[in-house]
Amino acid sequence: MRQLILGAARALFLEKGYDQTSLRNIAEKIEYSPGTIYLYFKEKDEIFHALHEEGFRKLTEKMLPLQHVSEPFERLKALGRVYMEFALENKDLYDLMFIMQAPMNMEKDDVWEEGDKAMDFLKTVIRDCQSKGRFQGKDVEYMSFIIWSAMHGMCALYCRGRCNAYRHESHLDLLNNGFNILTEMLETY
Amino acid sequence: MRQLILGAARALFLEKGYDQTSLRNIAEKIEYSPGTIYLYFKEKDEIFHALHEEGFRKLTEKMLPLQHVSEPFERLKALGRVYMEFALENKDLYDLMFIMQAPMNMEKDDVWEEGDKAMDFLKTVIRDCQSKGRFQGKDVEYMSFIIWSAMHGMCALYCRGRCNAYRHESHLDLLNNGFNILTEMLETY
DNA sequence: TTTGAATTATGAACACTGTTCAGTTTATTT
DNA sequence: AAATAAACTGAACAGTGTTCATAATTCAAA
Repeated sequence: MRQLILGAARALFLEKGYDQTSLRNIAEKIEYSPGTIYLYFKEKDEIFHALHEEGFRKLTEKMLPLQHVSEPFERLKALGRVYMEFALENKDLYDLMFIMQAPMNMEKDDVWEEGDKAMDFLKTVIRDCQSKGRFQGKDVEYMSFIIWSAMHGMCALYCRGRCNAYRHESHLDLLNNGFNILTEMLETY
Repeated sequence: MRQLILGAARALFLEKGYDQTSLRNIAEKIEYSPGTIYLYFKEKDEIFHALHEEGFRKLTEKMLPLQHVSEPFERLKALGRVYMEFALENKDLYDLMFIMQAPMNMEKDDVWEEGDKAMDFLKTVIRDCQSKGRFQGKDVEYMSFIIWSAMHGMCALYCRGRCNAYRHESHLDLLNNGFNILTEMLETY
């Protein structure tokens, strides 16, 4: 039953967005009454949370093959590409994971298990880069934060339509070239 | 009257957020009926737009003194600091300007006049850096995009509570050190 | 001063939202 | 077949953005 609800919710969230999807829409889609959903989820946010987790599983899965890229900096670049691809291919899921306000009831930190995995992956890559002589003496926390921020910045501006500030450009071009400059900057750092 | 409404809306938006503020709240605050607001604003989004513009005016004002920083790269760094300060000091206004989904009805591009001013400022600084030998041969569009993205990324992660992914850190520390690394990276680029 | 048009404001009503819960139906166990 | 447990319903509540016929106010012309 939970899976049935999640399936419908996922379809609707990713089609019309979280806010534009009502519980009645979801209930209608699975041909149950609104009340039923509340037997399996305490509130709308809980459905959000479940999909949030699912998103992170999907992302970490996409990252798995990267472990076989032996050269650390190449792995870092590949990680960036994967992250960007994920955002482009799953715009609304990305939005849900990294932008939306909705829940983030941090008191339950078990929610972050999957998220932490992704974070750890990034930090490990950076440490591996350091052991090969890159980013010497830089704090891994701050280093990972600015790299994540740069990637997220591009993806977030894209997801929320702020790339329109660059009127004449193709947004994909913008992201690709932005990413290239970032990697060049990291290379010469 | 428009000013009266905007005043109340600004206060409520910045206090409880856009979504958590209803037209009835605004109407109540100015002691008018809900319907009255619709005589001066076509819809809730139009109030949003007005505040959006106001936000950009506030930001560009904050940027004005920077024109007196003669060294281009120093000016670029100062611009970054100003941008970050603005985001920290006006969290909800920043959110409204750069993150919120709400309107962005781009068909009316006159909305962007103030936004373009800020964008132009960034691009000009970058060009000035280039004329002093920095960022040689780099496209200003892409260069400005990745710099904006990096700054926005940090601010957006902060605004939307994703800095919590770094559990033990102070968020301010995170932003400051992230910014420092970014400027160092730009310096050695 | 009175009239009448133009402006401004109202607040009930509409269709929607997330959420609750008394009551009904269905399934399982005794 | 009866009793219990589980699943589900749908009306109801309080809230939302928005509309609109009605009413109150303003103000210039007669």
